[in-house]
Amino acid sequence: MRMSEGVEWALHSCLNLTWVESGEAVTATRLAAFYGLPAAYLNKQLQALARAGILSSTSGPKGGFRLAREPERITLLDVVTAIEGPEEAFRCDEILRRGPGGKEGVDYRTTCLISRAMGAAELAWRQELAARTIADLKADVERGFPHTPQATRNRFANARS
Amino acid sequence: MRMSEGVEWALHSCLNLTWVESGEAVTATRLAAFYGLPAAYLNKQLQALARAGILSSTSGPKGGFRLAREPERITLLDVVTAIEGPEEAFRCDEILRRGPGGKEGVDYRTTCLISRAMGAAELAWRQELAARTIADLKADVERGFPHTPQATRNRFANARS
DNA sequence: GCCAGCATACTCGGATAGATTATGTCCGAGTTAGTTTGG
DNA sequence: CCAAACTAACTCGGACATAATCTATCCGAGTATGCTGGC
Repeated sequence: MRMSEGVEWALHSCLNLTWVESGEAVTATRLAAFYGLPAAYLNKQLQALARAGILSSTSGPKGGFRLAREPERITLLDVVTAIEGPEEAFRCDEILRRGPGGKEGVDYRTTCLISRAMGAAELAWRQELAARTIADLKADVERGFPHTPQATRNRFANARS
Repeated sequence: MRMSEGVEWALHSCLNLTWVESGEAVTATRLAAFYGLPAAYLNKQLQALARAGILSSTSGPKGGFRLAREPERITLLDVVTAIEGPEEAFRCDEILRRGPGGKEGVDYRTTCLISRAMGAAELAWRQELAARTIADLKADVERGFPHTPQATRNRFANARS
């Protein structure tokens, strides 16, 4: 049960995008250069964010990615779901059906108490993620590290590769 | 981020083991036959549970697996950790170190606010899992399906392959 | 009849292949900016 | 001088290899059982 490392990249990239001049797009190459990541693979993750409606993409010169909506309306769960997909980590294969007294028309994902308990735990996880937005993180970072916004803009301006 | 299906098998097997006569060991083959699972692969999962101290194993004739301690002292988190390993789903690779202002001696797993937020969500998940024991599930199942304990014993007695 | 020794069958345990998913890379379709050319 | 069309470079987007992990299988080490033979 390992989460794709693309989640970490996507979250940092979204956060960085909150600090660029409004309306300016940033290319996948520059976002990747920020942390020394493989550009083509980060591009793949950003595509997933664009498909999920979190980012908007523009082709051609002066193209790139930008946030598709306000950071207040982007939760951590949105980003995780965009990268990892919507299916749950614990998938109930309904093995009870093959046990004694297993019926055919029963949905064991809701009947099996093991499935229910695992689902409840996963729901708690999702609720925690849904309660925090990119804007929350942005505010927390700016409180703890006031120079970060300017440093981010500078790096994007200088590393113009 | 998909969890191994061995977790589902392990949880059901632990629950079934609470219903066998006390002191009697059940072989991996019979536990597998219960749901039509591949015996050798289930054996592998049960080995992991034994290494984690959840089950105790006995070789030779009349050998097999049994619970190593009372069901009240086995949490869902214990089982999940035994199968999936102790590492977290979201692993912070500390990519901030390669960004602007990245220091060498800093532990970004505790400094990076993204890592902290993801860790908090995962903690909520773990707390939910740690709060439920195999004994809880056993009691809930017996309340909702009173015939299950006897049906389980019967199946173990009959399917003597 | 009783006990010690032994052969036997059975179980776990780890080492070994195959399948699926995640990771990483590459090139083409589309688009915008800048340039050029004609009026 | 201005405008329109064209060229060219740049970007995303998805198709294509590679690596890691999960899934599945097999055979050997060890052990308790039941039998055999002797006392």
